[in-house]
Amino acid sequence: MNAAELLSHHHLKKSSARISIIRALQELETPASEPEISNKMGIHYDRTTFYRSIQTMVEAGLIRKIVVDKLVVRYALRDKPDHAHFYCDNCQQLTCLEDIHPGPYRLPAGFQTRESDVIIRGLCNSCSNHLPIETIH
Amino acid sequence: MNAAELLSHHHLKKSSARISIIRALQELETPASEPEISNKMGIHYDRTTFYRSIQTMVEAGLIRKIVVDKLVVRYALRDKPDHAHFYCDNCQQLTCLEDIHPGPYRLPAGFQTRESDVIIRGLCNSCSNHLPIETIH
DNA sequence: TTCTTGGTGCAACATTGTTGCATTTGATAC
DNA sequence: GTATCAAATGCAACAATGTTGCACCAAGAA
Repeated sequence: MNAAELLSHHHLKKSSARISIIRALQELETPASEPEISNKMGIHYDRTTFYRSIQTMVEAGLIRKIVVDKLVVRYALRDKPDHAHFYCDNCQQLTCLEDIHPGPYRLPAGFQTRESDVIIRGLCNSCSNHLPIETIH
Repeated sequence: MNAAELLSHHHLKKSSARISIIRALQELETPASEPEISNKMGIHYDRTTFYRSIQTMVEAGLIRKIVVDKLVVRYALRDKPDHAHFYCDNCQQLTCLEDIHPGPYRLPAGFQTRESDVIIRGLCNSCSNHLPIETIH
C-alpha cells in the first residue's frame, strides 16, 4: 500500500509531511529514529511537525513506536504482525524478529492490554562474528 | 540483603550515593524514575552523580533499567527473577508482573541475548475500574 | 596515616520531545 | 474552479533526561 492509501485507510488527512514520513519509513525498511527519518525525507520539515505527525499516526495505529534505551527511539510502519525486536548493544542496530510474537499474556484481573513490546538486547550476528570478546564493554 | 551487602556482592565500592540510591529503591518497592528516587533519598546528590551511579550499578547487574515510553524511564533493583512490566497509559504507574517471565526466545543464528524486556501497555486494574471509557484519550 | 583509584560536584552542553500562537494547506461543499 | 473551515505547519521558547570535562574529595588497601 502506498502512503496516500495508508493514510486514507486510517482516516487521516493526506498531508505532505505525513506522506513524506511514510515514504521514508518504507524506503528505510527497518525501524528508524527521528534524525534517520528526517534525513531520508527529501524536503525539510520542522521537528515540531515531525513529532506531531508521528504522534497522530502512532495514535491511529499506522506507525509503531519502539523505545529501546532512551535516546534511542525508533519508529516503524505497522505493516507486519506484531513481533519482537533485537537491539544490538554494540552497533545499535534494531532488527525485527518476525518469528517471535509477543504474548498473549495472562494478566491479573482488571488489566487491559492495548499494546505490548518485546525488546531483546545483546549482540547481533554481525557483531558477534567480527568482534573479539574483549572489545565489547 | 542490605545496600552495603548488595554492593560488595557485585564488587562495587560502597559509596554514599550508591547506598542512598539502593535504600531509596528498597523503600519505594516499585520501579521508580530519577526524580522519584532522588526525592526518596534524604541527602541531595548532583544529578550527574545519580546518573553515573545508576549506570555503574546497571552495568554490574545490580539495577535494572526499564524504558517505557521515553521521558518515562524507571529503575528497579534486580532482586527478583526477570519478569514483564505493565505500564498504565492513564496513570503512568509501572507494575511488576512477576508471573510473566520473558522468553526464552529462539533467536536467529549468531545473535546473543544479554537481556530482554517485555513491556505491556494498557489500562491497569485501578484505572479500568474507575474511569468511564470516554475519558481515556 | 598515607596513598591511589575512583566517586562526586559544578558548569556547560546534547538529544528528544512539547506548547502556544500565527499562518498555510487539504478536504468538502458550492 | 472557488470559497470555507478545520486541521496541519513553522517558529520560538521551553522542558525532561542524560552526558562530558575538569577539579576535588573519599573509600579501601598498604
